[in-house]
Amino acid sequence: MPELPEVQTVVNGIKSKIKNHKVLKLKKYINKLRYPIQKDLSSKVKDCKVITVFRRAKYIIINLSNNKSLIIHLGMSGRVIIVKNNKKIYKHTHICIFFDQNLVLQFIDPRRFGNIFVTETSLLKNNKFFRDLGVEPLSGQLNFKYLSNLVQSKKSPIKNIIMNQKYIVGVGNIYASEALFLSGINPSNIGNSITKSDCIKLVKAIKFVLREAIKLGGSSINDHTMISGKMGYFQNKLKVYGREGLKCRKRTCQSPIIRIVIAQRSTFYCVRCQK
DNA sequence: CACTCTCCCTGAAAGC
DNA sequence: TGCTTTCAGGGAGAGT
Repeated sequence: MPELPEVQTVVNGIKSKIKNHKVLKLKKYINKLRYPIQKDLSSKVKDCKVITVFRRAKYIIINLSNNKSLIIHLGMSGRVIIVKNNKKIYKHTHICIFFDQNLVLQFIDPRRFGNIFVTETSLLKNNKFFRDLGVEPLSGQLNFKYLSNLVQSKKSPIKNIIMNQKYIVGVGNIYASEALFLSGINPSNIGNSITKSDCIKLVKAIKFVLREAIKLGGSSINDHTMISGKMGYFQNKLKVYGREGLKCRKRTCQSPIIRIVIAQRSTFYCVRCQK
């Protein structure tokens, strides 16, 4: 579930709390999330210090002092919280990482679509989960030239293209619908039919919607709560996602928002504003 | 190669 | 009220 803004919010939240702290031990309460969990996960992180915490695509990367990186993907329902003294272990807490000063990182994931593993930091870019990742949408790598060149040869709907992590990372089902609304593009439009001016608008819209969501601490829905345990506020700003039947928020429009399914995913848009 | 479909899992919400 | 069905934000791997 969590898309780029939610993952970035988690990173921002845990970074200052665990940076320079030492891992005392790691405990797992389950052997498999989306994939089997490495048997020696604990020994790979034990006694190491956290050097940096950052995000790549929808992955949280924790670089350690032994030249290894701990990678966490939240899947659909994953959460990470940092607690003091570990008084409460939640029903779906699958991993606890114990740091010095009684700090504990809990990885909570009801649906168990998450992923956690350790790899040599130097091997990360060649790792199978990382080697095919596309450009970071908030970097200069996502620009008009990149997008227009990308869509030119594509025969799939524009929504699929911008959600495909091979091309652009971090954009998931919510922000894809939102960015397409902001740029006035129908999500079903085929890549090679997207005009130059649409590309300019779409690049701007993707960056805008992701930045706004990060500012508001990610848009959490249902069970996804922020690092502090507080929900994000961007969900109140959603223009189309989850608003089937409600009026388009563009003042001059007011048409009902439509829900369709593209590639087995709910897609929301305004028939009048998005051509 | 490009693209679509299925499936992993639990729980919330809707339907009856 | 309670039981059953539907649906959920990701994405790898199989299938076309």
